[in-house]
Amino acid sequence: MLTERREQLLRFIVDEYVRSAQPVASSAVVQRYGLPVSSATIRNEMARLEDEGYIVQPHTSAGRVPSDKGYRYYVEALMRPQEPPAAVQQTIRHQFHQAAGETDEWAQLAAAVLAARLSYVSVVTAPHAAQTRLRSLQLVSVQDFVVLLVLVLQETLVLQQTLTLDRPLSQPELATVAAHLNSLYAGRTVDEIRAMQMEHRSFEAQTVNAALDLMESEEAESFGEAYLEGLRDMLLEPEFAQGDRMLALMDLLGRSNLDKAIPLARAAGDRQVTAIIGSEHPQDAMQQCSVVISPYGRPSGLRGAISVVGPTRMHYSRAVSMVRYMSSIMEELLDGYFG
Amino acid sequence: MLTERREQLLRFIVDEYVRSAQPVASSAVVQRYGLPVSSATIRNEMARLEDEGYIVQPHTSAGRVPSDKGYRYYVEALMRPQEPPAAVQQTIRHQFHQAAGETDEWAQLAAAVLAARLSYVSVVTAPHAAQTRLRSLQLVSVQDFVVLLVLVLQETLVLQQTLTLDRPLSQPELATVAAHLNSLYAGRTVDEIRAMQMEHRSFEAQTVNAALDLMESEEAESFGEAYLEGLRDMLLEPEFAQGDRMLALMDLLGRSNLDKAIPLARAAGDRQVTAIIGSEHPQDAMQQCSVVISPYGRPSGLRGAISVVGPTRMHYSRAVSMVRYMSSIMEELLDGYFG
DNA sequence: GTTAGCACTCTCACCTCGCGAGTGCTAATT
DNA sequence: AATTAGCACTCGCGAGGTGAGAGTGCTAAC
Repeated sequence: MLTERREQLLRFIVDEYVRSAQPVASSAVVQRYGLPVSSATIRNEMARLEDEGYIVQPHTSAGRVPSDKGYRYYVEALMRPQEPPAAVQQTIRHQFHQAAGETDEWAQLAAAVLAARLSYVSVVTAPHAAQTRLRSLQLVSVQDFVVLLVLVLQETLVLQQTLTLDRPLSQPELATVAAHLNSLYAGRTVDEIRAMQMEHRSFEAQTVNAALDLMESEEAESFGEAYLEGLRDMLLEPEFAQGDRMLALMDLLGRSNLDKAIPLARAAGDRQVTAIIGSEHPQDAMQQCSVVISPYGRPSGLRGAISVVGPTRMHYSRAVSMVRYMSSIMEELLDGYFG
Repeated sequence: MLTERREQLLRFIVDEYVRSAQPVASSAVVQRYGLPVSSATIRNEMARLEDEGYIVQPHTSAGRVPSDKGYRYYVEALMRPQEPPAAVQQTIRHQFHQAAGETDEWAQLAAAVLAARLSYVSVVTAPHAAQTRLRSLQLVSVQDFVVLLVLVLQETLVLQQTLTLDRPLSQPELATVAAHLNSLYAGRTVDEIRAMQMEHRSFEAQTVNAALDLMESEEAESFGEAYLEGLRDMLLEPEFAQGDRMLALMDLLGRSNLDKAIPLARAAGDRQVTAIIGSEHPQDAMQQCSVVISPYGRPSGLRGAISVVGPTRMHYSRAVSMVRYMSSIMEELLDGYFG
């Protein structure tokens, strides 16, 4: 446990370092925060904080920089994230009001808003249901031997695929097939459909199989489409000024290993906003970064994750409060449309 | 017009510089290409080429580097792009065969293949029709007061939007409405639908208006969804090693001004693969880059563009031949499905 | 417990200098 | 007239050196 004064000091150091990106010197703290003690006193206290591992010195003649342990303490005990100001809330709500269309759009918008407000990378996954349920399907003739299968799943998700026919079918014929299949399968899950499915080699069977494949591959995803925004702004942060740092970051956030960089699956468990700070992250390459992540949704229904990736020198309280707020917005929207 | 020998020399210089990214010295040319003359002769010739603006010296004691004019001459008169080898064609065809689903997927795959083969950034726009035509629409009940409108347009394009109702409607009721609207409007363009539309305040009118809005905003796009791949590989090229170069490039290729960076609209006119080299590009920020771009599709129907963005020090013959080949693949696919 | 004073350390920006690469020119050669 | 050997010249680049400045830890006095 830290003394009151040392807590204060740690808070100042974190705040100041987040602000300036420069190691903070004893005299700088005294000046900027108008403390009633001398820099020598601060130096003594800093030495103690360093002994206990909360701050480190990049080199002998430099100021102090918070360690991951220091940030952790700050996040746990020192910061007080507050709701975004009313004006900001208003603006954001307005933005969402305009794009009342579609769940994927909400996620993309949430990512854009987060990135714009924080200037870090944000990743938001679209709402995704653990179990897919067919709402309806439609068959649309494209050409003599080509048909477009359109699937609407439970939660507004629309999938499509073209099918190739053995013999031409007219649109009315297709409509009949679709109507029949809808009457049989609408409202059912993959398992239910598979159980009911009769074995015969017809166009109907082909359609059902294609539909099942689509639904299954959708279920196999552990989360919905992920939207990433703000990479550009984040690259302006001084920690990524060198080319190789940039590259490392881009690799990390490249489509293929986004889920490694951001433990989206993990977040689905906890209900709270969580911070993963530097070396706490399992991925080596992420140890210069912190992640603030929150799940959203209802355990039973549509769920997703909202996250922010920034340098460890992150403005944690702002990040946490914004992530928390966006998460509440997404839940409101979901409740409104699917409550 | 250049003498035979100077053409040869220019070709060597371009090839060598593309390969090594280093200014090429007179002696290097003699050695590597086993010329029967001395480096002094080459130096004389180089001086002439420099006088005429085909090559430049970064500084006094360095070798020569092709100028944009030099690249232009190379592209125009010296290189001989050949079809990709049969084995490569086979592989690529195979990849497309597997993903026989959907036009957007073709475009994304084409971008991925191009980027992987060339290690430059590739941008491919999905096939897009100048005029949209409704194929069918569907209304799916989501909740008491929420309905999902699904639009299938002429060319396999599926759009969706949620509508909010004044009073609850059951799925059968919705189906009736949809059937009625389909019988009226299926196969028609925006203008035709607008002309036919009766003025009354009903759910039908609301649906038609939403559909028209969606179709119009789709028509307003000058090209389909653009898929960008290979940014990471391109950032490994030495010209982008510095952080600021990277940033400039990323800004350029950021979603918002992709169409400025890559004159996609322009390409729709020409039928051929076109190269835009460095300073030929109107955008200042693109002057370190070259673009190889080709339209694809049929003038009347679905069209798109395939492009590669690389450093001016680009392997032009490979780029041109790959872009040309991918363009032919896309056209084949389109003809196959929509011919 | 606090603080003034001071010696100490380390980084950073700046400079210099020599090396190596590559050229252009000149004069000799074919 | 074209080619070439020889050579002086230019310039970038990295290695080393230096001084200023920043910030600390320590000591001794308060």
